[in-house]
Amino acid sequence: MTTPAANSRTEQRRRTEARILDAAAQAFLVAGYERTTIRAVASAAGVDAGLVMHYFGSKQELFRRVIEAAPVPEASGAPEQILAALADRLASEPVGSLALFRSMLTTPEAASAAGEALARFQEQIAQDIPAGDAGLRAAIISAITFGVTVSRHLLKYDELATADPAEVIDLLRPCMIALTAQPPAPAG
Amino acid sequence: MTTPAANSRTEQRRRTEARILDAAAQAFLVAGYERTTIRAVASAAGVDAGLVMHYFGSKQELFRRVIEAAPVPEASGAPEQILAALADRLASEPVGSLALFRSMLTTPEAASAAGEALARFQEQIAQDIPAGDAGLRAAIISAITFGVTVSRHLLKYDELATADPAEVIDLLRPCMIALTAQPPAPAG
DNA sequence: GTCTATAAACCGATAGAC
DNA sequence: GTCTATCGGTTTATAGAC
Repeated sequence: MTTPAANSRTEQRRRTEARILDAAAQAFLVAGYERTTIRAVASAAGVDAGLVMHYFGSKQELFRRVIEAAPVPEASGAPEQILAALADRLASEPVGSLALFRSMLTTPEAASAAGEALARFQEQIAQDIPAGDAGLRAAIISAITFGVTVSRHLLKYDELATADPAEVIDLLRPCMIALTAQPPAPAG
Repeated sequence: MTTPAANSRTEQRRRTEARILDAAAQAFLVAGYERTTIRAVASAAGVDAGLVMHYFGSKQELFRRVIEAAPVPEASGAPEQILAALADRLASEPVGSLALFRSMLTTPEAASAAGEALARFQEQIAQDIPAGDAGLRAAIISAITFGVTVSRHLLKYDELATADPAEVIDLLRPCMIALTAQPPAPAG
């Protein structure tokens, strides 16, 4: 053991670091990477800007720490599984994922991180789709999920932002069934 | 008439202004509002940064001029009309619209401009949907259109970016039909 | 009309005091 | 561990020369 009472030194640092991370996640989520300043994050966390740099080294690293909390979505190609996963995201999307989505169109690092996560998501879905164009079908499912999630949580267009997740899922069920279905044999 | 030969003064200015607008649209489309600098736009247009300011007054006004060229999408609630409109966007989306999409998650002015355009788009669709939840259905259709368009033209995920628009439309047809259909009478 | 020079503000990052 | 002071760089925007 190093210190019998695990407090007053590393413990306080851990708490301050967590407070900074929370403030950073909120700032990146609301304003995106470019418009978020180290100074604003420090102010929101109740500390100095120099301390944020001392802990995380750079703005990029701070952002990386925020979005690494974003879980890789797990799903299969079964429509009800896709819908269940989407229902979870509609109910409450993790702040790290939302911060990543917010900046993925304008910040290169966010774009690559989101690209890798979405690529894995699509591969998982495509594996279970019995069709020659499974890749394209998975990409469309991914695009729909992306569009609905962003519209609800980031753009906050009221119809989708205030909707009951169950209603949205019910309306999207025919879509997912059709997109994952075995295509009919060609007539020619 | 002011000048018999409409050249050498206002005409040259008009051409230079158009060249700056083209360069600005391309820069905003590729890098987004925040990361695009007046200097880079001026350099790409072959002029000085001061001249860009002299013509457009501010970076915000330059951006406004770029995105005002984005046409409001016209559509009705008929599935084939929605699909036809989407097919056009998949084939070639105007640069002004793409510049608007690129920044709509991170730049407040872009967010409000896109919000108004999408609100009109949703209203047009909702009018023709014979269902109590027409607003939500229109919002989902709008979200799907947004997700597919962004995935293809901005994120450029290869499956969607290189796909034949006709194939994408065929795969989305059941979605749009279901989303615009008359819902069955409740069984209870 | 076009460009040069510069002002004024802000940022990320560093060094060092306490 | 936390904060102060500051450096160095970049930006928008302005004023004025040519």
